[in-house]
Formats: sequence, structure tokens, C-alpha cells
Amino acid sequence: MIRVNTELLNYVTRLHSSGDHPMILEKDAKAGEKIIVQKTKVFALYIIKSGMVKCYHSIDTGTYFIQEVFGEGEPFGEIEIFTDEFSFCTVEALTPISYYKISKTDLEELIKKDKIFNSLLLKMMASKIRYTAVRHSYNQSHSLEQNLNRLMADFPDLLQKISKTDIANYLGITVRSLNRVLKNLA
Amino acid sequence: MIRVNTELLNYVTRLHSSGDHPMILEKDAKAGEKIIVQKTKVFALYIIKSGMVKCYHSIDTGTYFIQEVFGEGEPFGEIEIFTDEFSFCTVEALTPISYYKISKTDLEELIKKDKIFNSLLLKMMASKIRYTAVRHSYNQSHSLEQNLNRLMADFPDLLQKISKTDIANYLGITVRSLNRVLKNLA
DNA sequence: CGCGTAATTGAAAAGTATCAACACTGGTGG
DNA sequence: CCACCAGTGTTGATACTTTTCAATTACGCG
Repeated sequence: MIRVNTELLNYVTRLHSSGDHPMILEKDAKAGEKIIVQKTKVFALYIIKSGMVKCYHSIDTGTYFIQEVFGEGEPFGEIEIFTDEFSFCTVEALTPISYYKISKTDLEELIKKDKIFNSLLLKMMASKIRYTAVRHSYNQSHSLEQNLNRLMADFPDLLQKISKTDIANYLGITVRSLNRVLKNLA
Repeated sequence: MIRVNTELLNYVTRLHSSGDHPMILEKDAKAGEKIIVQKTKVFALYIIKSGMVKCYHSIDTGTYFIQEVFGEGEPFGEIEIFTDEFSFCTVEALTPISYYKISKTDLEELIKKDKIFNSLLLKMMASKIRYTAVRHSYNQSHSLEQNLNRLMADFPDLLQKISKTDIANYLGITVRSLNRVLKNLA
């Protein structure tokens, strides 16, 4: 549920601090701020340096589905840039965050010139596809209780870090159901 | 549910027929043949030239979840190659198919040398992530009836092309539920 | 303190799975 | 040519799971 990408973070941090890449900006945001808003154009790739964001897709009034929670090193905005479409998710800071920002044109330059960066991107996207597919498959084929157990095993401090509303929206269930299952587990 | 990628197919067909790329092999398979088996090592990228395959993840005896049905131009095997992990899906021909096959080392060569191919790959993976995310989100947030309606609207000849068992496993429901909803729609 | 958001819990309603019986189809062998 | 078989599809009854609705409590913050 909380994804990280140390390899990419280390590489981008090195690029940034080398000074050779002034196009890599470092920025901050407060908890609750929206970095990307659903159905708008995206002009940059973002990589989280510290903190967490949630990436969610609103359906209509009130309900939304959490695609993923991104932690250190996870990039976002790349899908909109590569597919050249409007964002399908809103990305909102869960904690105060700092992040790197690379504009679309600079990103395209970087991909052309830096083969290591290019292959990190390919690897990152492949890993996103794999992770999402496994998660989707697991969710569909197991009971809520099993899904929750797996989540708690992977992230023991989940309940401290993420609100129950968000956990429920990540699992695609109501908070009522989440509470019932949590009570049964205990 | 049935994905295609005309742009990639055209490009690879041109590479193949130019004769400059003898590493791009053209092969065939009968309906029911498995091109990739779950939990095995994958040594090549495959691109469908004609026909359809289903990509599914088995849980335990009997039950499986269909990730996606791939049609013309859709690649598979790229995730295993880029993440360097065992396959999490079995890829099985639904119809007789013909496909292109590029070995891992040749693929890496091609990515380095051919910037257009590289950017087609980036775009393809971004589009897979986006599509999967939207599908997952939609499935979780809508009723079975709405999901089925959307599927039938997108693929009017769905019931002729895909078996009900496979459709149910794609939606993550039982065949019994699928039949009930289909009856209500009519 | 008061306000809005998040969390908790029960009861009823709706949705889905499970189980089981049976129909339909295409291919195989006696 | 027909009987059989395996795989797929159909349908009803029942049990189980999840949602919906509603009422109440807890918490953080200006």
C-alpha cells in the first residue's frame, strides 16, 4: 500500500546535487495540498523526496478510490506525460512532503541523454504494472479478512499512518465493513 | 477488456520486414497453447501480430483471475524482463495466434539503439498503468450491473468472442452472478 | 467552546457466493 | 450411428457478506 523506490530516489538525488541538472527543482508542500488535480493537464514529473501522498480517483460526489499511497522515491505524473492525457487521479499530500519536479521537456531531454535514468523509468513502470496487477488479483480472489490480514502483515503500523477512511477506500469497501472485520480480527 | 496497440504493431512489423532486425522472430501458436507459464522465468518480449490471448493469474486449484485479454499489437513479457522476476501470469492463446518474439538481450540492444521504439515502450507501459488503474477503480466503485453495461458497450460482440467463464473471471465474480445480472439486463 | 471530520456500532436491505440439479455442445470410441 | 464424456452454460434455493441508513461518540483545531 505504501510504495517506495529507493533506487530512483538515490539516482535523482545524485543528479540534483551534482549541479549539472538545474532543471531538477526541489519543492515542498503541506499536508492536504494537492500536487495534481484530476482531469487537468500535467506538465511535470514529480518524485517524492520525503513524506507521503495519496493518489485517488473520484467517481462522483463524495466517493473516491485510492489507487496507491506513494512514499519516498515514488514518481507520479509520468503516466499523464507519456500518454499525453489529462490526469485521472488527484495526488494529495498526506503528510508534509518535499519532492523533486522535472518539467516535461526537461524529462524528455533527460530520457534521451541518460540511459541509466531511462532504464530506471522502464523498470519503475514495469514494477507498477506488476504490483497493481497482483494487488487487483489478490483483492478479487480473497475475502476481505484475508486482504486486510495481508495488508496489516505488510504494514504493521498501517492504522497509525493511514486513516480508516483512506484504508477503506483503498480496499474498495465501506468504513462500516472495515470496522466489522477489524473487530473480528482482534 | 480486449486491448490492442496498432502503433506498436505497425512499428515492429516495419522493423521485421525491413530485414535489418533478424532477431525479431515470427511464430505461431494454436488456441489453448500457453506462451508464458506462471512462476517461470521469461526470456523474451512477445508482441501479438494476430489473434487473442488471455493473461491470467491462478490462485489455487481451479480459481483464476483474468488480468487482461490482449489483441493485435499488445506486448507481454516486458514486465518480467524489466523487473527481472518470475512471471505472475499465464498467457494462453484464446484463438490461433501469430506473434513476434524478441529475446531479452536483443530487446535491450533495440532499446538502446532505437529511440522511437524506446518511447513506444514508455508510452505503452504508461497506458497499461492508466488503463488498469481506471478499470480497477471503476470496478470497485460501481455495481456489477454498471460494470457489465460498460463492458458490453465497449465490446458489443463480447459474448460471442469470450466465454462466460472468462468474463466472470475477468470481473472477479462467479458465473452464477454473471448469469443473474445478464438476465436482468435483457 | 463549538464546529467539522473521523470513528463506532446496530439493524435492515441488498448483493453475491455456494451448492446442486440439469441442459447443451462438440468430439471420441465402440 | 449412437452412446458417452468433458466442458460450458443455465437456473433455483439458501447462506453468507457487504452496504445502506442512522444514531452516537471521539478528536483536532480555530
